[in-house]
Amino acid sequence: MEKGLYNFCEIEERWRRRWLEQRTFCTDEPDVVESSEKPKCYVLDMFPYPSGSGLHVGHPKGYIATDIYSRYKKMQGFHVLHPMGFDSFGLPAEQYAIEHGVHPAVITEQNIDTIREQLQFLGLGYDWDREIATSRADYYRWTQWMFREFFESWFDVSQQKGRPISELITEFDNRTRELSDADRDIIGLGRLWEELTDAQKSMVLNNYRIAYHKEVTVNWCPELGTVLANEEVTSDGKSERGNFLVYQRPLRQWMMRITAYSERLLTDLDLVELPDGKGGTFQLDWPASIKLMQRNWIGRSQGADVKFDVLCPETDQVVNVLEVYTTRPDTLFGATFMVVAPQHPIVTKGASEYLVPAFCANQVETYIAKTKEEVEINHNTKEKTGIMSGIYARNPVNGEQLPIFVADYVSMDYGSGAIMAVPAHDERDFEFAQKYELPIIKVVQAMRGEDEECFTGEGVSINSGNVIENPFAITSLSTLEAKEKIIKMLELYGYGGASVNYKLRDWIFSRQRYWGEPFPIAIGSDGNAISVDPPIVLPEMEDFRPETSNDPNLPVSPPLSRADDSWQEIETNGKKYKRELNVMPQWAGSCWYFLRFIDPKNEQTFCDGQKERFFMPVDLYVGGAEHAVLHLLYSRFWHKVLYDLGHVSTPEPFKKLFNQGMITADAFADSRGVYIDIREVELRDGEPYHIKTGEKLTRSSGKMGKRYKNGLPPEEVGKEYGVDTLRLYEMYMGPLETSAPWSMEGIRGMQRFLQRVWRNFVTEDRTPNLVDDSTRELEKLLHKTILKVTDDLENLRFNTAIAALIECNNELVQIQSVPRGVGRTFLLLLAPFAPHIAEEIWEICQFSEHQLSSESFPIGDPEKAKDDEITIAVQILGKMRGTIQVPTSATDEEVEVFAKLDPKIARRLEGHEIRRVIVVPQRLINFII
RNA sequence: GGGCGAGUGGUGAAAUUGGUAAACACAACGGACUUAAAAUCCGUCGCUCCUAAUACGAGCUUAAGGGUUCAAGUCCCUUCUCGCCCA
Repeated sequence: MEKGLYNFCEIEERWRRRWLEQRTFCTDEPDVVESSEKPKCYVLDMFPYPSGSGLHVGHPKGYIATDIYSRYKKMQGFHVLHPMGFDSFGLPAEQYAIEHGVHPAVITEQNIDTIREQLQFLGLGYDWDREIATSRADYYRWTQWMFREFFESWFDVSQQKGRPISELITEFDNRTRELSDADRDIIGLGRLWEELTDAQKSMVLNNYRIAYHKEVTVNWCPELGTVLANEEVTSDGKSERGNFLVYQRPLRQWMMRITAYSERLLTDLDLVELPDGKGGTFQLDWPASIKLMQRNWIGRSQGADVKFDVLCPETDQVVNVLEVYTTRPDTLFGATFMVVAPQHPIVTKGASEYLVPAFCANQVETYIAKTKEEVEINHNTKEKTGIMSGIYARNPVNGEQLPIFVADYVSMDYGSGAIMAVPAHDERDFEFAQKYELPIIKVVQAMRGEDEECFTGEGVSINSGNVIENPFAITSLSTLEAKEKIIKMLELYGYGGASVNYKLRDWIFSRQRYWGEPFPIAIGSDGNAISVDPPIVLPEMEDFRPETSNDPNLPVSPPLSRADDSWQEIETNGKKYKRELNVMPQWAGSCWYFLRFIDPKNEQTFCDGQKERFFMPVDLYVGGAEHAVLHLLYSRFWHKVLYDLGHVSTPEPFKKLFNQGMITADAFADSRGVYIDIREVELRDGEPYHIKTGEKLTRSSGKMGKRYKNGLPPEEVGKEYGVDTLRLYEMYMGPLETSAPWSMEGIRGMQRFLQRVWRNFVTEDRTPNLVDDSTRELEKLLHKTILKVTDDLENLRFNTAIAALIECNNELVQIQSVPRGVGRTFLLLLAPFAPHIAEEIWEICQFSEHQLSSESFPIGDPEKAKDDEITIAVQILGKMRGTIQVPTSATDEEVEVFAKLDPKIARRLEGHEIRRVIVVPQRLINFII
């Protein structure tokens, strides 16, 4: 390297090391600064999964953004917390470990080391003293502790709040609370709390707990040996990973009662006064699209519960009641049949409510058995099947007898597992009715035009009873009025009433894997679950693979069932228990990691309360939009439970949320469809060719990743162009929220910019190239730049901030030497974006005794940024006809005079009467002739 | 099918409440320096027309069409295309 040149490798290495050695970006404990009244700023990234292939240049986009923001806030005097950690439990590590024959704990820590190094290479100012990993025992003991808290609490519907389960027991004991109908359904009718055995009490309490267990139908993939989330199953019923068949199978699972929080999860999205735990309030500053997705996911709908009398097939006597939920009670007169799920008790042989008459019992049983074998398939693409159960129900509004069908398009997990079918106004019912030739009665008339066979919109009720004869009659009422009236009448006659339903379902919290948090739960010989003290450390196991098979009916045995008996069996109070053998899902650890960052080493509690109050809520949370629903919803739910139980001070964890766009990349494949590494591809006239073979390749664009061989490791780019250049380039590609394709072309521009900066400040002998005197013009430009950069930083508009810095530098290039004050300020503005070069020049120029990162961010002065003269656009009839220079202070009248004096304008105005003049101050003047 | 969002030069993109469309950068082209190349520096760069001319100037232009307004990339309506979410 020639002397005096911008040697970015050396510079970046030095500063990277110095920041780490001097702990420059480590955050002091709040009690140290609390008295100094420094405002806090908690900046958080969605922490990465430590994958074996490391990071590519697409990954750090969001991290660079938060680093710039954090450095800026730190310079502004905020007490910044900006930590990093690893979401290290989960399927990928386990799968990777299985493939390579290495224990996941070993491979995970290796991967973490690699990624930490990559992040440090990028000069990201994280506080590494606070690093956490969800798979380390000192972290997951607190995940287990929280699960135990959730298990030991219940949701009080009347208070809309989670409370300790001991308070519920007290209420039952004191008889201030009676058993509910649902409770009696479980343990049998007519019983009192104090008459129950411990096992029965435990069953009742399970019905209230926030973390509870339940037999649910799950997506079971025997060849992966685990349950899959709906998102992990493809639309043709195969597993996304491995493409294996997925079966519907009932399994006893741990569940989270997230549905209890539906209403609060919904309303808090828009609540303007969420308590911040410090006596103030805040509201969520989230992208509207994410809020909308959460709202849709929760899926609140307002409708009615309707009770249908079920008739005994032999006697026609009312023997039971079928309660259904509908969003369209106004279509009750159009109900022509009913449908129950195959698992519904009235068609389940042996259940006390079983009603199927003997003549069709065999067929029904056969059908139900068949649905159990069926592969889970997207309900809409699959042809609906069903069978008449032989049972009838009575429509409360007109006394019609409706046949009850069993069909698999109704699920027991939704509502009550039964629906009323209105084929004329519901597509699925329509399809079913057509197939089985069931009557279709039209009861809603569309307002205009639309005359579809199946009309699902709103309109006017028809064929819906005669007002004189039938109190339920709603004929000729609008949909809205019809709903209101029918709900009122249903209530009056005891056939139901208004009801709110949510699409959101309780969260299945068990995974039949090894690499996850063990549950702090033990199960007695009577099947009763009790919670036990964490930590429950994952046992060392030689063989941690899930048990796989191609038989969907084999009993499920998770890997932990092969752990030593000494781990599996425990004794408490003289009773023998067996540990829960499932583990928690990957989402668990990421629900609360931001709390642990605040106090990562605490051994007494998950996070000290005082510190929590100081740093929460998170001020800025940046991550990909792919977590718009699940992670963010789970995390909000988790936080609300902790809030109810008094463990955290805010009802919401993340104040401002920002979704960065992806960096995409072209991928190239040869004629066989094999992906070719982008380094082996050259472009000739815009067409891609294989460098070695010369073969013409096909180009496709999409995600950057190992699979497509189109990812570049950041080190590779950093070493060639410099880390500062890479950081600038990623931020300059476009707005942070937009996805953009990676290209090696634009990066040169950023390198040129930094080289020009270097040459401006530093001579060939590495001495400062500065002068003392500045000019009015430069000062003006400088203050304009400060104001622009500050405003853009606040709003995360890094691309335009960089453009302003380039513009400013382009002016500095024009002069021989940089004025000292201007240069000093310019470096401070540049520092958050390109910190290494800024620090180096700062040191060479000896702008202060400290290093740059401890300096204050410049404050722009709007007065100093003002121009003396401005350009005003002149329009005639709204068309641009020229520009004029006027003093900034010119009045509207003066502007008009100046404009008329302009020869070109004067020529055009000649001979015309000016009817009107519009002046927009500081911008334009428009003559209407 | 429903909901939301987007569409601007050869490219990535700017344009704060409706007020000079295309800032800044890439690529391309021309020039300086050089034996040469790289690097660097200077310049041109939306489209069409007029022209001997890169002068002077005219017209058009933000997916397409219409509307509101003195004025529309920005607001409203219709259509097309793409993206995301839900079904």
